[in-house]
Amino acid sequence: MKNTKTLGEELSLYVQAALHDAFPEMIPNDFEATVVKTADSRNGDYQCNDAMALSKILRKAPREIANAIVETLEKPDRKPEMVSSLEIAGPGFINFRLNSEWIADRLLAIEDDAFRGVPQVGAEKTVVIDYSSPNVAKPMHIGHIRSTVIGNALDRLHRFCGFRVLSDNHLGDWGTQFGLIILGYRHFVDQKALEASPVQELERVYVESYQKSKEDESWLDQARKELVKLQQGDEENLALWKKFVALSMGEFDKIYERLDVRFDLTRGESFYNEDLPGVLTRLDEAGLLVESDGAMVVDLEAEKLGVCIVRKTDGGFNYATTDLATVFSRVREFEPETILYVTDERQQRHFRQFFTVCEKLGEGVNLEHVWFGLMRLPEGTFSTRQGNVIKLEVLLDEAERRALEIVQSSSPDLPEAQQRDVARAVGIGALKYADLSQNPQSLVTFTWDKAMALDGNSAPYLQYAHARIRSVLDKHAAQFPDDTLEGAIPVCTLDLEKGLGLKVAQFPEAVLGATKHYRPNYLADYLYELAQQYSTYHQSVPFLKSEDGVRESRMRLIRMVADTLKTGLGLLGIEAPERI
RNA sequence: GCACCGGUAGCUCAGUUGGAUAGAGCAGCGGACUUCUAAUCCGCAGGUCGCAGGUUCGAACCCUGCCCGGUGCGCCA
Repeated sequence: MKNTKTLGEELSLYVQAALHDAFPEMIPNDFEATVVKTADSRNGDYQCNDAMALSKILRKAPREIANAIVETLEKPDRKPEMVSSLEIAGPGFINFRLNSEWIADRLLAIEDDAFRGVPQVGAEKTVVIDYSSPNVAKPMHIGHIRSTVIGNALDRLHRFCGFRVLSDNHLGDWGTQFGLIILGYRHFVDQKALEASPVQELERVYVESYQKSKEDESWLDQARKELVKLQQGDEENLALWKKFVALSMGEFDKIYERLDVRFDLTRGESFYNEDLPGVLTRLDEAGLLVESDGAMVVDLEAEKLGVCIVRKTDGGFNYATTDLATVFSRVREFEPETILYVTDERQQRHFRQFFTVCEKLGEGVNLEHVWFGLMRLPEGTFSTRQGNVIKLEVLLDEAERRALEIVQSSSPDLPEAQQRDVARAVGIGALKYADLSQNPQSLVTFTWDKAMALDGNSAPYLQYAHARIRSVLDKHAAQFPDDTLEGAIPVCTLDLEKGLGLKVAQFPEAVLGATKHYRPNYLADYLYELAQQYSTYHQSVPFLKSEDGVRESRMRLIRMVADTLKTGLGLLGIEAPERI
């Protein structure tokens, strides 16, 4: 597709030109006209509110300015082809109605484009996305789902906008917990349990060892010694550690497969182990390293961020050091424009700290912390030690089980294998959508019913709309084998059709907005509105029984709706089965 | 104490950074399947956008203060 602008951007350019024509030399250089979608279709399709803002600068009444813009745009040789009518309303709003034929043309162009009209704003740019990042030797639980699902959606969105994306699963595989785990493992691991459910057993060992360390000082001492041995490369401990990592990865991979999540890189904290002393050297050379209470820190008091500890009193490094080393490594190896970190809100301060340190060091990379609200249970926060965590595996099982019940009752004719496939797509989709359809920053109180909503604004609603269209298309192909859709123009005759066509043409704006603001819910909202508009349309007009000509046009339009739904759901990591 | 986030319909939440009469879903009430998938659609009802000031043509959105909830604030990640 040659034209890589959204509809709003195109209209903005026309207004910008008209402004300079109507008021030569009077428009400030940095002023950019903006045309946005209307909230209410009674006010047209798009609107420009600049006349009010310019009123002071130009010392003219807003309506006068709006008039001048409209008059310029209505000159016969100047009228944009995409606009069918212009109208001034209220204090000086300019309302645009788009031309139906032009929308139809735009739809054809979108259909021809591999990216469905989405401007490739990320071309030539690299972004590293750091997400999911579970801890080794602990099972993934519902607290991990947001980072995984939101991170994965951002991953897919960025790729679709042309970015070169490197997704990296920054595993917690080198913390101080390994001293306790190794010691615990030696004393009370149950080999049978380990075989049956490795991570669960490792976690049990960890919790027991942790408890013991609380009561028994010498136990804690021994754990510290095991940790030091590990860090110094002791063969036996290293072998145990490798075993723990491998066992954990095996279980993580099962989850990732079910969630259809893939990483380009899986580099845990241990990957950067050897770089840690170098981080200190570099900080020292930059004059940023100071000693404080026996620890080495970077003083960020001036930024009101306290101090950032990079070496503990005992000489060990901590997460800030590792995170710095990770940035250096990524910048050196991949030269990213941006690194995205998708974690919960509790780490905001930590990220602001080490982002500031990177800035002081002159790392030329844009660091973004995409944080999301904490997930909690109705009775309060959950924690491993309280034993009230819901394991991700259990959650996924339950989602599929609930979906299967519905599929069996509403599609009893489907073969069982297909019922299972559909249930998987619907169940997992519902789960993902529950997270992706809301503002990531809102706090989430987990309930089974909410996480797995199957009606209303939910993934199954979108999947249902998509499957319905596919079903109509199949019936059409069977009943009218001679119809060729390729020659047909998508109709935009009825209001419903024009609205639907316009909505499809706005897909790029939705994708860009979601990507730019790191807000997958912008895309989810868009898809929901699209599906809603389609459902209304579906209810109101006949497809297969409509007259020749109209029929093909309608089929062409709804096929585009189906394709848009499928692509959009795909960007959220949600499947769109042909039948549900 | 300081910092960040949240407070919008009975419940769960949107509201793309200042635009027109604040929107959905669920729950409630009333309608629509002999017809392309009723996991659907149409309609009704439901609001002091936490409170009080301020900024301006215009504020749920920006500023100030306060109330309530969450989270964080040196050697965990």
